[in-house]
Amino acid sequence: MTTLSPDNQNLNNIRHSCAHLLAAAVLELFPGAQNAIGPAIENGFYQDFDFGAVRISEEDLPEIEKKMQDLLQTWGPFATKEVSVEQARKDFAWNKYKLELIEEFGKEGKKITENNPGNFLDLCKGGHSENPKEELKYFKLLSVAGAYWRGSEKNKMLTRIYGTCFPTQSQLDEYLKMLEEAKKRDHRKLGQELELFTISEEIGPGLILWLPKGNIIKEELEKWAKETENKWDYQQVTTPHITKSGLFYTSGHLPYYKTDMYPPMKLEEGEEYFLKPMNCPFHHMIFKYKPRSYKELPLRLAEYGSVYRYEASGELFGLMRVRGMIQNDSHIYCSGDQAVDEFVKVMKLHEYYYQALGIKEYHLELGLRDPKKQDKYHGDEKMWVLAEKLMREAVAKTKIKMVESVGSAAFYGPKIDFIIRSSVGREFAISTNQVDLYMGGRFNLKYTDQNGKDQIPVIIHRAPLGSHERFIGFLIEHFGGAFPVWLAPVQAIIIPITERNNEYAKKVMDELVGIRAEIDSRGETMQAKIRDAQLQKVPYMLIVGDREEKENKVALRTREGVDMGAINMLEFLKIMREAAPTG
RNA sequence: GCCGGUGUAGCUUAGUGGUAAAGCACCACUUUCGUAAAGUGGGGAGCGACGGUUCGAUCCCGUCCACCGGCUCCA
Repeated sequence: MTTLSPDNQNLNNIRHSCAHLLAAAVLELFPGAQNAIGPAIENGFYQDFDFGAVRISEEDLPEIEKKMQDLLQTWGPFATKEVSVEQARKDFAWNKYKLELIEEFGKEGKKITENNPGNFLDLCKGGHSENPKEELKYFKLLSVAGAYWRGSEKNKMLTRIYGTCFPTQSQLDEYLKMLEEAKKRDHRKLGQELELFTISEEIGPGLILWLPKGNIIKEELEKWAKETENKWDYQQVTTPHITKSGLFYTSGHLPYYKTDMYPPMKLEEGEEYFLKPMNCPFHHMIFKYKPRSYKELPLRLAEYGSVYRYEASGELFGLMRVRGMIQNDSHIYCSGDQAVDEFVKVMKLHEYYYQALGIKEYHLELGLRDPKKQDKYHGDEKMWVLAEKLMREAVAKTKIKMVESVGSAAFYGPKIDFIIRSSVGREFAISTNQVDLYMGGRFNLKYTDQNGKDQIPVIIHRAPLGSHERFIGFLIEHFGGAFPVWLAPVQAIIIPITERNNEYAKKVMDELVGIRAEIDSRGETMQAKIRDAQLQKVPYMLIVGDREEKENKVALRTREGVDMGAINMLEFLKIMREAAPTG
């Protein structure tokens, strides 16, 4: 947990109190309902309810909001008092969720506290507004969703109402405006408007079709990544999309992790083939195909590898959560002594990429084992402790912020995810990295050391650009569709002012060698063509009319709407040359 | 997978128990224009799919599919 500043604490108190207000309003409007929990969250609060047989939808929110405003007028400070288990049982006899909590707290010997700011008694640990009548005024209910009681799918699904609350009207308005802005930058919306990708119902959910313009982004990104990896001493390999099932028994993914894999194809008798959900074992086979010497290490094998994962249908989300993806994957085989340095290099590579793309807000998340679910993990204790130590040591050598997350480890070792935040505030895990002390042994990988002895290599897994799908989805939102020139599907569009100028436009086009340019020779007005180019977020518009034709120039306009005046082609080509990712 | 919502031309949306409307896009013609939408005309959907109710369903009911908001999961 991050520590809260006093300001945050105050905001959380207000929001938490607002959740109580919501519960009070709902219970009055829907007498049979029972409220469960209602905490403050990053951007607001929620409150879970069991509505019994009643169904509510977002259409009910305005009425609930109104009731909240009415009740608020009668509310005073939250008077919190400690009560006995017996008293609490009596007070909440009508609410089975509160009763469950009371029993649990009783057993754990926790203090049980109740509070009542007006006409609504609730079970709550505290942390509230001192002056609800003033402080809770500026709230808004946002959405209705389902949520399992206590987060477990084995339990009943409750109805969750999300809302937010701010100390002032202007802050609330600003937040709501930000949500609107976020909608405009949504990669699914921009992906359609800019013709970047589509998903076909006939082909299947979660399977991306890259359209010509989106494919340019994908190819440019891949080209950059491969050039960079080659500079950093990686070697590119290519491996198949399918494999015999044995490979995944060796890795330990089967039979326990079968649910996320597409069902196998039964080919020859007794032989099952799987679509690969990850590239690792394929690279291991390349490591293994001949005896390896310590002199070859670190051996860095890289591939933009296609993998398929049968994600739950309700989880699919545009480009961010898909069933088929192309990963910027690599496995580094090294000695134990090299592991920390190599992992530091991997961190540096991430920093290089993110800096080049202007991604400033990111942090690491260290995924650790959940001690309550020991059966989920393979490998011995020593291995886990060492892997964690090596990764922590490497991260300490960089200055990247790290948070810890219990229960997020892979089954074969702890992992470190890069979490990046888009300009509209959404967070994504974009890259998973590991120091893997487990798979080398599983796959019987070895190299000969200086003393002629066999050693098991340490394997570092890394994917700084994640998958094309998720990374480009993120970039669409990060840039709001206005890609930097080197990634822009169309870099320049030539706009002849009248049909008279079409011939000259072609001449200009011929000079744009190596530049992704188009001519808009439609019989539209210049204004209309400019508008369309703006909406497509084309970085440069080259407007050519009689004047430019006479002077052998182009009038340059940027997508920011700035008229740069007439320049000659050499000047424009110079601008374009400076637009490389590292420039 | 689970809870709730949605599904009408390429896109955005209107609409009705009696075989569907508009804007943008597209096509044609006119216009030849100086930095974010010229004008006129035209073609295009049988209303996600399948069943049921009904004299008749895009509209009502059921099942399925897809999508959206979440939850759970996430190698």
